[in-house]
Amino acid sequence: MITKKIKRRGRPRAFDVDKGLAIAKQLFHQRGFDGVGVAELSQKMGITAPSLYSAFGNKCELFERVLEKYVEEESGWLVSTLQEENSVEAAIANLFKRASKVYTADTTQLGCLVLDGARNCNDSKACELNAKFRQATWQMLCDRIAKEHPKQASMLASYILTILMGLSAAARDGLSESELQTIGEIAATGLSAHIAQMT
Amino acid sequence: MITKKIKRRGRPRAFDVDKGLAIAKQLFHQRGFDGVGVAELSQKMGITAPSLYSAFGNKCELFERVLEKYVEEESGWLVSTLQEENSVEAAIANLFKRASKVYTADTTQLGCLVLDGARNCNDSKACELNAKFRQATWQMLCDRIAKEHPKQASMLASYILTILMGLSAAARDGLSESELQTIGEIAATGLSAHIAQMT
DNA sequence: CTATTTCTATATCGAGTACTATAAAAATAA
DNA sequence: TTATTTTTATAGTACTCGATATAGAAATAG
Repeated sequence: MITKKIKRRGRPRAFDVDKGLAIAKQLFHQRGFDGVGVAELSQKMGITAPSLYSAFGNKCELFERVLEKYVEEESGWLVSTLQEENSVEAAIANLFKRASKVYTADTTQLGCLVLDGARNCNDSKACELNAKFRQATWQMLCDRIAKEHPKQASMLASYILTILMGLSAAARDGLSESELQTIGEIAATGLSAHIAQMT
Repeated sequence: MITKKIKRRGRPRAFDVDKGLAIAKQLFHQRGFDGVGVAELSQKMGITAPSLYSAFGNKCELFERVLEKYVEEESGWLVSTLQEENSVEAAIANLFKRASKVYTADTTQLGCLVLDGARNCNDSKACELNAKFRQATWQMLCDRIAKEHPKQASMLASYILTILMGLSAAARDGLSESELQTIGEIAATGLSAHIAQMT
């Protein structure tokens, strides 16, 4: 990790940007973009509003930084699952199983920030940002599937993303990990049967 | 239909309550509970805010009336699909197919109001209302499935509702009817395979 | 040291939120 | 008509929203 050591003139910032981002991530994950205000954000981050704007620009750019941090820190299970040397069928079954665990791990931050962080959001920029991150996830799925089933990769990636959105919504509605797991198993069975029938 | 013809004293209401509800339904379906304000609601309904409050109580009660109207008018396909004399497998395959059509029929009102009308909503009463209607849908699914598979009815109903939430979210993200249909087919295949394997 | 830069806190901006007090207007009953 | 009742429209309540102008405090560079 390369840390910037270029001494800037003037008074240095007194708060830890990354810790602030962690708190913002927590809040946005809990209640979505519109659900958290700048007042609460700055208060929980231990800074004042002007400091927040000086450090992050505006609420939307802060959300973007949070999404980047979220993907960096919390999408490892997704990436590694797709990298495992399994068939697509096995990989996706694992994917749903791990999603079930991740989406219910913290009862204060249920589901997925990328999938549900800007649902019904009034800010169009935040919506587009979130959609961009969803699209990146779809692309990852697509690339992995294309190695085995290039013609159906697009469709199957959409299927998987749709299931993940369902699991995320269900988690936010209060379903347990084991319930999500069973749902994921059934959905994975469907994928396997569909692939088998197409080959 | 029984129309109240009891002449009340005083000036009669000048606007059509049901037409107003139809407009409110449209708006809530488009952008969710938080996404629409009382100002826009009353303006689009062609009345002033005091008239709205006099007729409906408050925004939350208006939302409840809208949800009731939505279920009355737009859940016929769901009820009738479950009443058809098919196996559960066939009924659910039809269910997903019809949901794909309904969720994408109007590009200005994508997905399902009951499933997504209060996602990430700040108003706890609106959230609970919406959850109550989701629960009623789950119960309908459960009752139908229990006729054939009583032990797994609860789990399978949760599976179906999760798939429907995924489809609704995907529709709101811009997927086409045919894409949703394919996703629904795969999900229905999973259900069939799961039921076959359990018996 | 001085000069410069940047952060900090206070206090607020204008716009938007759900909601309502007031009173005029309109339609009824008697 | 007159009295009563209810709906209207105007205007405004108190509050929250994202974002900032101002000025003082703090840390650097030279």
